Amino acid sequence: MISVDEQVKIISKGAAEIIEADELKDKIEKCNKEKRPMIIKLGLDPTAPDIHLGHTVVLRKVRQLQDLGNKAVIIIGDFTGMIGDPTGRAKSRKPLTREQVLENAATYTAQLFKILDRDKTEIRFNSEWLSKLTFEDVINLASKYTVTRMMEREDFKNRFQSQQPIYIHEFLYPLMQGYDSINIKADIELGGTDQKFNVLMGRTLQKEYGLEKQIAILMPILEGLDGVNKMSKSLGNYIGIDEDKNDMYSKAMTIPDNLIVKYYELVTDVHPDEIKKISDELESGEVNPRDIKMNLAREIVKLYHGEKAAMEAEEFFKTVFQKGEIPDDIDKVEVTDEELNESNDAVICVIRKAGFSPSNSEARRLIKQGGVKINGEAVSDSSAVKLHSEDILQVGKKRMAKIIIK
RNA sequence: GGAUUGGUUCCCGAGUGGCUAAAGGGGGCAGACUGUAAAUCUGUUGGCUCAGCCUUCGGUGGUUCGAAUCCACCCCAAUCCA
Repeated sequence: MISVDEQVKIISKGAAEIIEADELKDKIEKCNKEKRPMIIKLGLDPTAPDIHLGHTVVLRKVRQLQDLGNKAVIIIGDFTGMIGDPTGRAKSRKPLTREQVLENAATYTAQLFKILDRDKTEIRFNSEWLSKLTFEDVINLASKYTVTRMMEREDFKNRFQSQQPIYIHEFLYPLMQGYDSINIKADIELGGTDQKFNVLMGRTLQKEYGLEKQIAILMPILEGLDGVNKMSKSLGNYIGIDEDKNDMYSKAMTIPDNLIVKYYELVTDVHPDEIKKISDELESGEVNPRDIKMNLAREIVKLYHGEKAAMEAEEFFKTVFQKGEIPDDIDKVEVTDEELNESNDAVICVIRKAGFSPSNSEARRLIKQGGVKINGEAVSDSSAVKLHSEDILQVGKKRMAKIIIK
């Protein structure tokens, strides 16, 4: 049995903040005495069904807690999702249908178990209890918190100051999330630091309803590939855990140098001592950060595709991007003779067909700027180009495909 | 309900009758340089059958040879008053 102090140490590792750290120890001891696992709550938004590395920061922490014998309760925020969170101005997000929510949840859970321990995980939908609340219940819930305190939240405060709309029901979201904690009797709630307000709401409400307060464990937010914004699907700066090994590897190579250590800490299993060493090496300037990043990329691919795939992805990367060669197994674009003849410009036709440009105008622009290559040759006059089957089309540095004429 | 301000292209934001597909910045994309990093420089950033044409400035209708710009009504937001 791992000692309580040791457990606290493991749980605290990597966390940005624990509220209250002192209570954590008591909680563990209490659960030990009662011979029950702690209930670890994690809420997930059903709108974005693809799990990326950003999510894994928190998910991996859940896994650690599971490995210490605790039980995870994943709450899919389907109730919220169906109402449609209007964050971000007048364009209220279109509400998801029941079917969409269920569909998303299915994809979600399938991916979830790449990280979590299935046997120690329970998946719940919060519509289960939230949809049953009466208006009276809601009023009662709403009376537990004040508008003034609500306005302390960064998000609301900013919107209020910049004269942007805040809807009443947006005030209800934190309350609902807090109510989830009451319902499942959470001992610990996990979340990113951006969830601080919501997670703390759980504590406040639990107390109001005469329950023991949950511990908030807040994990750092992982910046995406751009190095600035939080990793998110909508910003396109993410690495999805279901992604192809080559994409995963090459995407990992584009993270800014200053995030290398953070990525090691938050999304890999590399031992802290090892990370310390890497960090020192980087600082000393003895090693090319690129090589360290390649190691990082390999570690990441390894987690989701295995050791062998990681090596293959590295080979692919070296071939394509370091040597500038074209690999054998690239995507194919199929076009028919007919399609080529019908279009005014065969090159543009193929670019469109490959999905490398959303419009002919943009394709034309790409050609004009020298961003389009056929068999490694930049296209300057697309009308002069004669395409053959097996020709290689490249757009920019990253997009390439083999043309198959049928 | 009343008064006031505002709604512009991916975002912010200029534009108040023709020179406006619409300044400037951000972001994106492409090129150079590189380590597919960062920084920097250059170009580009509505669509099309592309030296031309078509569609955009909250919505609808109107004035005008001509409207993002003027008028009417409507919708949305913010501020103050109730």
